[in-house]
Amino acid sequence: MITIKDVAKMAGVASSTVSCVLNGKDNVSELTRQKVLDAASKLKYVKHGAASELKRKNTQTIGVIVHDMSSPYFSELVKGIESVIMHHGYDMIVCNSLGGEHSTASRYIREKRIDGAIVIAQNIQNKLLLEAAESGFPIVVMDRELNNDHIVNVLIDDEQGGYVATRYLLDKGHRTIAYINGTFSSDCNLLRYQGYLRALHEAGVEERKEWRLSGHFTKEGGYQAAKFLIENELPSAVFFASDEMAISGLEAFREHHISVPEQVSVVGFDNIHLSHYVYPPLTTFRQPKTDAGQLAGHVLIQMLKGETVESSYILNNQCVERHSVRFKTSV
Amino acid sequence: MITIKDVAKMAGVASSTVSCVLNGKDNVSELTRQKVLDAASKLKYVKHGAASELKRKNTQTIGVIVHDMSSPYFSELVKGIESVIMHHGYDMIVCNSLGGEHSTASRYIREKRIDGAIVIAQNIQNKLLLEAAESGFPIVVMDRELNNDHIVNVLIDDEQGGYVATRYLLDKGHRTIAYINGTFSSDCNLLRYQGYLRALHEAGVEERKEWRLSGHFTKEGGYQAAKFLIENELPSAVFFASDEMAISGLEAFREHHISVPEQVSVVGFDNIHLSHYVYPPLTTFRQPKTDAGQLAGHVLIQMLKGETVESSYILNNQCVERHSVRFKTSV
DNA sequence: CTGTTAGCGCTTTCAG
DNA sequence: CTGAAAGCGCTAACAG
Repeated sequence: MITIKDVAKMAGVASSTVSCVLNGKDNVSELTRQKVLDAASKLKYVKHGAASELKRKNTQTIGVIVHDMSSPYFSELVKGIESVIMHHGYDMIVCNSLGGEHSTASRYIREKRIDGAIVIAQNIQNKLLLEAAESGFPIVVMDRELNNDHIVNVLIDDEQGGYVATRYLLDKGHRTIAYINGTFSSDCNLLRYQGYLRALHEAGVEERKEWRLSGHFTKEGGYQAAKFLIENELPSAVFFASDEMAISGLEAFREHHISVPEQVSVVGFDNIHLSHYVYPPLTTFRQPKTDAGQLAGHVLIQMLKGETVESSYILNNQCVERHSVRFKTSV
Repeated sequence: MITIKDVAKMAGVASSTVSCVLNGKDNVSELTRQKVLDAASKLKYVKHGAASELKRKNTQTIGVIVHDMSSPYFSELVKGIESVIMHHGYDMIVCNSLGGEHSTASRYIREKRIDGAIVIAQNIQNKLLLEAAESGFPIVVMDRELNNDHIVNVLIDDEQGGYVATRYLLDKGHRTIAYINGTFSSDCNLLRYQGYLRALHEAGVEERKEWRLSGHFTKEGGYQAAKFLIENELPSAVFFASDEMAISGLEAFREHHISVPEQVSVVGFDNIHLSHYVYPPLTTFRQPKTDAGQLAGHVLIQMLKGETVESSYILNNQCVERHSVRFKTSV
């Protein structure tokens, strides 16, 4: 392995001088600089990352912790993060939190192999985050509410999302609106449900327990929920807590010859790519993921620089109007 | 910061003993072991990654280098890789090659911040890979052919893909078959085209230059290509080099009231999620991505262990038959 | 079974 | 403007 010493020897200078040159310090004469650079390139010198880190105490890289890389949710977010991180001269790596305590993600956080983290991974324990953040390691959390001096939240407001989705349906004249849950235990599902409730109450509409069904955020779940509705009583509209569920709900309706939106209106949530292509094109609610990613990146960089930031940032969802909802004139 | 020395002091032993305990060496008495463990947990000791790496000369992590994290192609591949990497006790991080020379990926490879790499990123130069591999750094390349002692290829055979797709159409009785290119410069496009040619020749069918159109692997490109065919002369079948192009091609046909597969048969390539949902459901060719990812992981691990491996592994594509092709009886 | 010792490769004062 | 020297935190011989 070629080290800084080899370069120094070849250039006829001290290793410290080489270090200065390579790190762009200005206290080196142009002549020496050239000698060093020549030697380095001749020897194909590359610095050893770990050694430099050990000394410097930072890695110039930030970690994005995700729990499922293949989710489309993640990929949009990451695009936003990436653009600002790179722009500020930091590197970015993404780590999987699969395996919890023993995951790559935990290790990278614990062992300070990164300078800061952006986490979107429910299966990472608060405890780990809290402990890591204590020691001046900034973290931006995007999948839960969690605060301390070194942790800030960048969230998309699911309660607001549930509210506007329901409100949208209400404004179109619907009064019997079913809500198809995602996973019960997930925060975002719960919040959307609360938004749903708030909109209902505000409009003076009673919630009907039998119209709160579970769809587990899966295709199968969405299908079953729709089928249940069909076999019992059909509401005038149904709000699926995710597009994926909504799309298979649509399938169930079609199979049972119930036309959307004529007989039942449907809205989804997420605005996944597919929702544009199904029949009828699905009206849904878009989360500003790229924006959220960019914001998260910015905030983390600011924290890294020691600037003060808010402890929480909340973004709103936007309606993407397509053709799965009809205006219901009162009978 | 809590170091190994602090733990040693508290436990009343030497720091080397602490190191042994923490690294699971067996030459420590149970009593000392306990004392050390207690002290470590009391002090919330965590090892400093960089220091350990510096000494040990390896990181126990392998890097997956991709050029676009949001591509669905990548996400399936990565799932395969991940499962075997984790299984063997290595960590996995994914790095973006955006920015070429200055990308996170290049840095991680050059500075040996990872023990080996799996690359699927056309914008990483061969030179970088070749140089890194020289110094006993194993690399599995999945997006090109590139070999040396420490680089092996795991590829999906695009030539075979182009061949079977064309052959499929030929077997269904089609004799006039257009080929819609992806990006001209990309290997996979070229190879698919060569496969197309081979199948044609084998069947004694002449290639017609005007039926080789460029679609750039984009939606827009697919649409334009289809439109061009419509406005000039319609072949009996068209082979789009990607599903994305094929799907917008389908759109173009629909808009011009040309029914698929009655008037023209269509096949795509990739088997993306969407292709199942469009109308008519698209017949396409599936690349065994998860398998390829797993294989790549295995091979890399073997190389890391110093075992000998083949220099190249090639996987085949499989037909996913749906409804966009009809059997053409000769007139 | 335990402790001493000698670095890994790099950066950074601090004198020359 | 340049170089010598002192470690960063950890590991791996090697003695005791």
